[in-house]
Amino acid sequence: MIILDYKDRRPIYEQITEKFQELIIKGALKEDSPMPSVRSLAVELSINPNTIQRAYNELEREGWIYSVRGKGSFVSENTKALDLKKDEWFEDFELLLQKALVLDIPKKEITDKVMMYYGEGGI
Amino acid sequence: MIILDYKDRRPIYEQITEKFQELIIKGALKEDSPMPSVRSLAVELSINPNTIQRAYNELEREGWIYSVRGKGSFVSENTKALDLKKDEWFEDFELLLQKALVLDIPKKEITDKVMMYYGEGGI
Amino acid sequence: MIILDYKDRRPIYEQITEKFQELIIKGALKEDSPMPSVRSLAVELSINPNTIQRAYNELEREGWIYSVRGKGSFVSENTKALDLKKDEWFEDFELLLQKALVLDIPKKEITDKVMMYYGEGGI
Amino acid sequence: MIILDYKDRRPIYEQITEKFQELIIKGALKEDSPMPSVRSLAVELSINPNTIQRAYNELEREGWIYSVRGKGSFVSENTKALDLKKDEWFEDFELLLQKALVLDIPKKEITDKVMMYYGEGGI
DNA sequence: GTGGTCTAGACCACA
DNA sequence: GTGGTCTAGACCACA
Repeated sequence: MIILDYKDRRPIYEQITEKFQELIIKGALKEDSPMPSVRSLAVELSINPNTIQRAYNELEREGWIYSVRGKGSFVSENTKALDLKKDEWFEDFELLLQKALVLDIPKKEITDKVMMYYGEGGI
Repeated sequence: MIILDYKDRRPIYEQITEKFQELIIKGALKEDSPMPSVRSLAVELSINPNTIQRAYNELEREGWIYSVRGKGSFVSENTKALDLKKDEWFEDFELLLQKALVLDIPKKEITDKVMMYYGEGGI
Repeated sequence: MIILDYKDRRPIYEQITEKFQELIIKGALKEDSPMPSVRSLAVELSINPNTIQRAYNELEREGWIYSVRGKGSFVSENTKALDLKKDEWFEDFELLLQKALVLDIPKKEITDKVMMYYGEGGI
Repeated sequence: MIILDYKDRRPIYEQITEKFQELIIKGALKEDSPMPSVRSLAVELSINPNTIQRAYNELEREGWIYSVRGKGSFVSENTKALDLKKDEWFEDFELLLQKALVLDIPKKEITDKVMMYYGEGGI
């Protein structure tokens, strides 16, 4: 379910948070369903429980999950966290568009790329 | 000419390389014109010469500048380096588009943003 | 009668004690009336009887209820417990007022908030 | 400057973040002035550097300080973080006022306490 | 068993 | 030297 990439420059805890965000967004993990326990996931991924703990802390802080001491961690209602994530996306996109202007990349190359990913028609 | 932002998360040497790339792309620094000396720039920015050296090494490695022993560093013909930079840009853009699909961001919101930066008409 | 909030950061047993204190203060549970049995409440709330037991122990320790071996737990005369609770409240309030001074929060904003909750006139 | 209270129920890292927030709010630590290094503070307080690190991470996340790799941590412009802190204060205060209504604490006792801390006149 | 905190100590990127 | 990440392992509160 979760595969770590040690060659990735991003820290492991960040790879884990991202992966879970994706699973929640895609609906693979539904509201109030239990997250794997810190310890079991640590064993499964062969990494230290502290690293999982840190990832879960991040997810909780951003509103993706909630933790119940003695019971485990569970998926939250995710609309707020998702909105935050989308806002971040647009910030990143604007930075990239500024760079595109500096690099003099033609508009058409950009919109073509968008069409490649989204298809010509539709929304 | 160059302003460092210590609050920026990126390392100083990276801020410097980026800034010079921008100056070269914009034509502010022309082919074969001399780069500021490592020492003078270190003094000007009040930072460690090692950090400037690292930035210059990076720029040379990517083909933006070339160094002549005993004379200093000079701006290269920049087409190759610029192409590399554009390739990198498209890699970043593709990663972002993948994320957009996951986040279910509508195509229209993306193209609208592009229009905001590039204008409706033209290229 | 009692609804647990697993997303609440406070432990379950504390939510339960608080809720019973509230019911006793409001007069919903009168002096010498029986508390629900540990087992029945555990079943009703679908939680571990240990957790209920811990909450009842807490309530007994603070003088809200008393237990009779073989018969169950009953609501005490609650004046002492209520006074303790009020003392705690004022301790919390003083801590908050100290913080308010540090944060430089204007007196008027505080008294306005009090009026919002208590109304302008009266006691 | 910083005294830890091991009898305090709050974790050490939280005591540290609170203390620094206070020092920044009071102006004892001014914008862009350096924070003690993670290691030196760990030695001074005889605790593990990881615990300091965690406190500094919190402070950075909330906008009180910014960290520059290889240089150290520095105090940020603190208006945003302060506003957040005030918002939190009012949330706590509203919770307390709700409890006050349940406990039937007279309005006068509350406003009297406010006067004790703020004085009768002024703002 | 489950999450939360903390210590001791290592290694890395960066200045 | 400075912050950032991670491991190994301990102990606590809680269910």
